[in-house]
Amino acid sequence: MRYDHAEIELRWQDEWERANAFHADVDHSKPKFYCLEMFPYPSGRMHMGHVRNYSIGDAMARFHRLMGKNVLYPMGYDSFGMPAENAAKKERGHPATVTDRNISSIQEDQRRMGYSYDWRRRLATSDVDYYRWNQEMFLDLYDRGLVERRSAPVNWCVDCDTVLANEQVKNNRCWRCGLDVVQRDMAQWFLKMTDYSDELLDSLDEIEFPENVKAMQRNWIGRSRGAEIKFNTEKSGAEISCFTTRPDTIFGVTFLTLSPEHPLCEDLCRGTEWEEGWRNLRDECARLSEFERINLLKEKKGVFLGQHAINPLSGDRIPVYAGNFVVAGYGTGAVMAVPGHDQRDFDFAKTYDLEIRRVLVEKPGDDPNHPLEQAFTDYGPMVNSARPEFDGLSGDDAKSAVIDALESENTGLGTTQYRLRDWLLSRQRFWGTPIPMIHCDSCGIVQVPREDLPVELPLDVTFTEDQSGNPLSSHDGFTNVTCPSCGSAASRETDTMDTFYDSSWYFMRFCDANNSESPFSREFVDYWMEGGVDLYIGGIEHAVMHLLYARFFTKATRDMDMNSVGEPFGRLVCQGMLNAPAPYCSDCNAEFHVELEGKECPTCGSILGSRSAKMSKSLGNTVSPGDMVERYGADTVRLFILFGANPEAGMEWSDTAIESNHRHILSIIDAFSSVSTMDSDQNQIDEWLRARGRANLARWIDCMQAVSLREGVMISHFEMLSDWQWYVRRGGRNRDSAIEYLSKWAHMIAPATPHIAEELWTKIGGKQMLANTVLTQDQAHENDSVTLAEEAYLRDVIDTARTLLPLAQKHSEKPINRIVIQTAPEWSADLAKEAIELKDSSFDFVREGMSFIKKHQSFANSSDKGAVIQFWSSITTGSKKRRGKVQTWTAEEATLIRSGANERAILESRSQFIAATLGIENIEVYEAGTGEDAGGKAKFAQPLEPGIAFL
RNA sequence: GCAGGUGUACCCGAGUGGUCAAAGGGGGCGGGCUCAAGAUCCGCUGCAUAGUGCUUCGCAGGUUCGAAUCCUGCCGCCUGCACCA
Repeated sequence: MRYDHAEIELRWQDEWERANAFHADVDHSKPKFYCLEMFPYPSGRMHMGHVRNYSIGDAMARFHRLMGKNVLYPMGYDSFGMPAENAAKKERGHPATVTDRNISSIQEDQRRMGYSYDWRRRLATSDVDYYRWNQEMFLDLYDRGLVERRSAPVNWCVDCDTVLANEQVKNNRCWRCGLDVVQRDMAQWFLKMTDYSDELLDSLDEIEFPENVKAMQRNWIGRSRGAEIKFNTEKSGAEISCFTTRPDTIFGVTFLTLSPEHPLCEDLCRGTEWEEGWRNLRDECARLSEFERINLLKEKKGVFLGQHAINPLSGDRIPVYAGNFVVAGYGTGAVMAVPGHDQRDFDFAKTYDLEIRRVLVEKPGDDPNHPLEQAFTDYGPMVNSARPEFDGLSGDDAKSAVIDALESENTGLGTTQYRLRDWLLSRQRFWGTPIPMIHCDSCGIVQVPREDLPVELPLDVTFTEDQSGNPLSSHDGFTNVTCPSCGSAASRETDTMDTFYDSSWYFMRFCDANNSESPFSREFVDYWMEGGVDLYIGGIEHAVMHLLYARFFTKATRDMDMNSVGEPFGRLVCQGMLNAPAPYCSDCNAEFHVELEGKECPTCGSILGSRSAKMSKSLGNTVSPGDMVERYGADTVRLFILFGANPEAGMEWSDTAIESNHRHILSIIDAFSSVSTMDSDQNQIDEWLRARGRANLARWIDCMQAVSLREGVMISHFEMLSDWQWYVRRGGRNRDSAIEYLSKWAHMIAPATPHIAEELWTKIGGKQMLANTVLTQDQAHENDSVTLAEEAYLRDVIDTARTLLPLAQKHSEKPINRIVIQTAPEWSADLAKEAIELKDSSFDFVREGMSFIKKHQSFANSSDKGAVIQFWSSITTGSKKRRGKVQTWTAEEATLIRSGANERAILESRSQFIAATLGIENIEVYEAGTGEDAGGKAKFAQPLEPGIAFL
């Protein structure tokens, strides 16, 4: 068959579309499967990373349809955001135009790949039909007290002209543009995600996320349990509250350190000789961003604030410092310093010559006065406590004893701190959901009344490159409103929402995408989302941001009675990186653009080698999906992607591999085509082919269920082919057997390569399109295992013979033209069978084996009793190095022995094939001892391992 | 520094304490078919060897009758977090 992939693929895409093959609706009579990919930002054309993502998802969606599930598989676009705004500036247009254009182009690419989306549910977050619900739910959240407007130091990106959430700052750089982030104080909108800190953390244990994602989220939430301890200053009596995770070191506190911005600093040192030092330190810190403070600060600096505080449990008088390493925003902004048991405090104490006190030892009985060379930071028994009743306590006992004491004396309490902050939601950008709020001089902040929703983005805005700031704020038609509460002139909020808000609930909208009354109906969401999205596939880069926001949003809407889900994603799969070779200089350890391939390193001048690196625009080592689809067809590209690596593993692009995958599809086509030359002749291999088809199908289903797509594809596209080739090689030519096998096979290749599957299915007479069939898995037949085992035995014998043949040739003067196969004598086959049966009944061969065999009839009847004993022990107990064969026979081999198979008959009936395969003219098969001992090989004859002689 | 992951043959990659010299693919080599090329098919791809032997799964130890697999300690790589109190 000529393989015109473009023609075939486009034709089947039309057929599917015409048949509405992928429409899915709520149907309680079927189990549901919700398969979802992280929806893309429509930046233009689809790239290979997308192809990988969607090829995985589509294969799983199609597989579960074959399994009879009701599959929801939608696609949409995360279409708000900066790039469209920047592009609009360049072309002096409107982001809406840019966005629509990009969506059409990426959607066209997706359709060309044959992905089986229910396109009726398509959504784009920048459509007012979508973002109006952002606004509705924002007001719901507001009513519930989950929205707050407050002034706070925020991360500002000058280039993007907007604030960023903490999660969006990586190494003090903007996650989008890479520019350094600066700190600003601004009034901003927050979602109180911290209300859910504990649940977000604790329920991680219940969901099937990859470990690294869970670790990142745990890390990000950063719960630490400890105590807040109140120290009062000696002179003014001011209270300094310190958070610590180590209350067990309370008696080792030798100074306190405040962050230089701490409001108490000024109170403490005002008008003293210490004031200037503090001011200098504070100003110096103010010039640094928080990131630099934390990460780039090598030198720990501190200044004495001129006052002392009192340790509430010991009464000790300790100096109070301001230190540049204390972060204002974490804990209370004040640290109790325990130089004996904290390395940072230890270093600080050394620099400023402060007391270092040991209050823990490593193990009971250690010398409490042994000096500390460095901080001892592990847990250990308390010593030198100002209140001796604490001595000897360690770890959690020590902590809770201290906390109890603090609480009963009202000088502190056990608390929990989180690293997680509230979600800073507002952005000073145009292309996002307007926050539905109004600022009124007399009434303050007022909600936009629900009947006035949606607040739409104006279309009459022209973007130009010299613009800065948010065009909304200079758009009078947008900003000028009357206050809904008092009716006087007021101004509309011009901040828009972070686009992560859009993606925090789109998976629920997909369940009910065309609802015009509400964001989604509870009934639909509860049906599709029960147990979460069944399979969610996307990149690891959203491990913290999107996946945390979405989890929060799902819990918040659950608590607003909008659903009963709680956790949005049941199983998360993070696809691995897609790599391709890039020029590389090993001396400089640097990668370069593919333009420099084979040239000299621009830095050091040595010749560049090559190394695999993440596909990226900057290295130019990308591959265009469009080109590949044009050359090989979508099916080949999909096969390459799925067979190249399991979903979570990294994968290498390889030109030769995709080429070979394409040839492989041609071979599959050939295999299906050969059915036309078949007839009604039956042959012993036919039953094998049927059995093999059943067994492969069962294994394939297991792999696919487990999202082991690589293994699945290996069975469906590779093993099925080589088994087919074995069938043909063995003389198989029966049309009915072939059709039975090929029918299964067509189904099995459909998830990965759906177009060619439909085509081949039709060619062998399939009626209903595969996209709409449910695959019934027939039970293995009773004889299957024996049928398969006999053939496996044949292959074993041939394999052994094949390795022996060249060795025999070396020993032979004349050309080899005869093979003699001597199967094991009957008595040994019988004993093997008995041994297996005994093993099944947990017989103890070591203790009872010998007496068993000596009483056995074979032993009594044998002329060579030594041989019987030797054989018996070799198959039952084995030797030191080799276990008894009864332990090592495969299930298949054991089945064959148990069935009492006649090896001689098995081989004899296939002897012509054996001879032909080995290229030998004459073949003889007989049981050892019933003919001449050709070549003296009878002694090698064991059950399933005949003696083979080449003559 | 902390956390998660990972290390298997020329390369990529499977691998549940014994059936493991280790699936599968790529690449390489040889052969059949062909006037020839391509496609396709068959085989080989640690060493030794007329079969059961030897050495190998990051390194070093250990548990076991038996370890790629389990334990301990190192080393390398990837990812995330980080003066977080």
